[in-house]
Amino acid sequence: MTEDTPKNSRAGTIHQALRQAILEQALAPGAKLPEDLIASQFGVSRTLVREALGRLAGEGLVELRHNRGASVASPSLAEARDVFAIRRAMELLAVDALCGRLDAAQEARLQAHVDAEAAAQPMGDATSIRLAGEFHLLLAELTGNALLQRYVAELASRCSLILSLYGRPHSADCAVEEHRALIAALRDGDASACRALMEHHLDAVMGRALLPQRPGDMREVLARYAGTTSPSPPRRAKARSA
Amino acid sequence: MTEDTPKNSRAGTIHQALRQAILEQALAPGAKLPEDLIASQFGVSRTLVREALGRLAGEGLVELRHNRGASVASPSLAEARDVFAIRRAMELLAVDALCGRLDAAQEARLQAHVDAEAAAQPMGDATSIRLAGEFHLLLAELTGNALLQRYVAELASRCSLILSLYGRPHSADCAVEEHRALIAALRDGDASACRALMEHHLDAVMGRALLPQRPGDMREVLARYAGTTSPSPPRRAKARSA
DNA sequence: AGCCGCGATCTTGTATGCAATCCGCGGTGG
DNA sequence: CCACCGCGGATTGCATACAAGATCGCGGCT
Repeated sequence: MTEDTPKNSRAGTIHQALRQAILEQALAPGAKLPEDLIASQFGVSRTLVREALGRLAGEGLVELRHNRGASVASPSLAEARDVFAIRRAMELLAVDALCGRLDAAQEARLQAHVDAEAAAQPMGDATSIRLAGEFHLLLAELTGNALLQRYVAELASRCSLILSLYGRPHSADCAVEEHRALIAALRDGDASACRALMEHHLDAVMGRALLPQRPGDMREVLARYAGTTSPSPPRRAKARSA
Repeated sequence: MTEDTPKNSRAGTIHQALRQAILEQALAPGAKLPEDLIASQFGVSRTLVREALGRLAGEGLVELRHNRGASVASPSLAEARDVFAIRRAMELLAVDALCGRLDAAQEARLQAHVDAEAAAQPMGDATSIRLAGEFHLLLAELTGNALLQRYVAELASRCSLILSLYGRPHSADCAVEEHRALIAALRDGDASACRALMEHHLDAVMGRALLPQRPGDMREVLARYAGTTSPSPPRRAKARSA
């Protein structure tokens, strides 16, 4: 039907498991992902793990360094900006496609979803965040554009990862109310309202992430100091200045 | 630097070689891609071929059917529409990012490229088509958004494949003049002109592809007849009409 | 005492082998 | 004559085996 993940159950299983682990921060950005260990954990050979890691690398969730193995990606701020910019364009494409074209069944699915979000709100845990993200996936799905769905999924995943790196702890992510408002605008066919709502919504998320220079961004910081510093590249930078 | 193809030379080599072969229609859509044969041709083992095919599948250039091997993708018209819609959004994002922000060096690179296109025009062969496509890649690159660059590359590839399936033979692809006009608009910072030019440009390509119902689209046709036909699914469609 | 170079160990990259699955063909029965 | 069935060849899926490269710690040198 679609064209991505579930190729054959085995590699797909590992792929999805690792993906979820990364998105839930069970595997922190930068964490090493040794093939052997994963393979034994899943009871398969390295071959399948390798395939799964390759796909995750294709989605930008893991980094593959030659002869040095895989690790959970830790996107730079520049990459974050890139991802957000594209995500915005894709999600606007989705709302444009949907605006004024929601049939009853589609609207019902959206409503049901935000209801679920609202219900999960008090639990406050990862479920809430996941549902908020899946709302956007649902929008993409409703366009009927399978490729758009794939891209939005990929971009949303990367956004999740980015927020886990740079986001404020308080990321209650997407406000349920904003989702409801968007559904209303889609139903009413108010194109400019749709776009404005979606942009505002995404900007809120993005702003939460990109403003702060959290401790731990190191790579960005060091990059700006590099090239002018010590003659021999400092290998043992413990770099924990206040 | 970027984040895609050239991981390690070997698998990347095969990947690019197959990609080019597909885009040049040396390998026609639907063509079977046996691992063994490719492996022996490149002098490597099936492992690497498999990796390359996997990546190509991720880009939508080949289809992987479980236990049935890989073949060059032959996108349906619905997929074609999806791809075009997304490509348009991405390329508009690119021109928006570039409009009025071209520095001299960037403009020079663009000019040099279209000059090369013009020079290759009389040769009329695959080079011309390739250069026309690469103009769009160059635009994406100039935005400095690596992810956008990757996506545009992927989408342009798929467009190429689609045109090879559904396009009219005469596809002299992108007119050099349209490229020149776009550069001018970018330099002048005329945002709406930029968008209009790009949209017109892409619509021209898209229109060339999607209007005709060429013989050979079969899948689309059969899809509409399926579900009401024979009780046992007809297995022996040899389907090689002139 | 600190630094550099070197070997041991672990990890990854690639090839190969084996079992499972699918496709095509010939045989058989209606 | 046509449709169904079963078998052989070919091809994929996966695991394992082997080799190259990287990481880390230790001993020698300054």
